[in-house]
Amino acid sequence: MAARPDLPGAFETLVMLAVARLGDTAYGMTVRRALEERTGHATSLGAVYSTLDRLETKGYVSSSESEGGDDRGGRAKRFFRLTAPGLRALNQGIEAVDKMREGVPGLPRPARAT
Amino acid sequence: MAARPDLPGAFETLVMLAVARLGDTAYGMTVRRALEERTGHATSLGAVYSTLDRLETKGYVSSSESEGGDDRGGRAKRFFRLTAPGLRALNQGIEAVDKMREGVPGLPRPARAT
DNA sequence: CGGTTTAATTCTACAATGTAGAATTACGAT
DNA sequence: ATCGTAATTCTACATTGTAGAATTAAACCG
Repeated sequence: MAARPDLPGAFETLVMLAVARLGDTAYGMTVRRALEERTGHATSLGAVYSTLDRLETKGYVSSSESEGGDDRGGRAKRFFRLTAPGLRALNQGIEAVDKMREGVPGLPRPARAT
Repeated sequence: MAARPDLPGAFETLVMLAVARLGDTAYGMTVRRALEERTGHATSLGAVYSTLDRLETKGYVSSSESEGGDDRGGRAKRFFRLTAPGLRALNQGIEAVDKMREGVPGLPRPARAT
C-alpha cells in the first residue's frame, strides 16, 4: 500500500505549516513573515508565491480573494487555507521525519505539541 | 543573522537521518532499507546514491571503501558517515520545521527522543 | 584460468521543487 | 488623471528528486 506517498518538499512543508498556523490570515506577505520570524530564514516573495501556486495546483491549499471592506490602498489580498489533502500530505511528511529521527542521538529535542 | 541557512531538501534530510541512525553500517543498500522500513516510502537505489553523492559534495557526509574481510562475493561497500557540518545542517532543517509546527493543531505528535 | 553468480555502485536523463527579481495589477487618495 | 502603496504574477534558472540501465568487481566453480 501507499505506492506513491509523494512527500512534500522541504520548503513546501514550511509554507504549508505557515498557512496552517496563520489560520484565516494567511496570504503572501504574512506567510513570508511567519517563515522569517520563526525560522530566521529569509525568503523572497517570489519563492513564497510560486510555492503557494504549486500547492494549490496539487490541491494542498485553496485560495480566495479578500472581500472588500479594507480601507487601505493597494491590491486585494489572496487568502490561503490548508485543505484536507494538504493536511494529510503534511502529516505524512512530518511523520516520515519523526520516524527516522526516533532514537538518533545528536538531534534537537522535538517540539512539544500544544 | 544566518543569511543563507541553506536548508537541506526533504529527501536529503531523510537520507542523512538514515545515515546517522545506521552508524557505521550505512551504505547504499542499508540506507535504502532503513528508509523503506521506517517510512514505508519505496525508493530506487539510484535516488539514494545520487543524493548521497550530492551530500558528499556539500561535505554533509563522507565515504570510505570497506576494508577487505568480507567473504561474500560482489563489489566493495562504500560506507557513509554524517559529518559535523552535515549534522549541523540536519539540525537546522529539523529545528525550522519544529518551530513552525509548534502549537499548530491537527499535526501528529512529535516523536519522543530516546 | 575463464565464465558465472552475486552484491554493489555509477551513469544518464528528465521531472519537480527551490529561489529570486522584475514586472504588473489594482486600489484609495490627491 | 496620476501617484503612492500593497500585493500578486511572470520569467528564468539552479538545485533536488527519482528511476532504470549499465557497469564494476569480488568470490566461486569446473
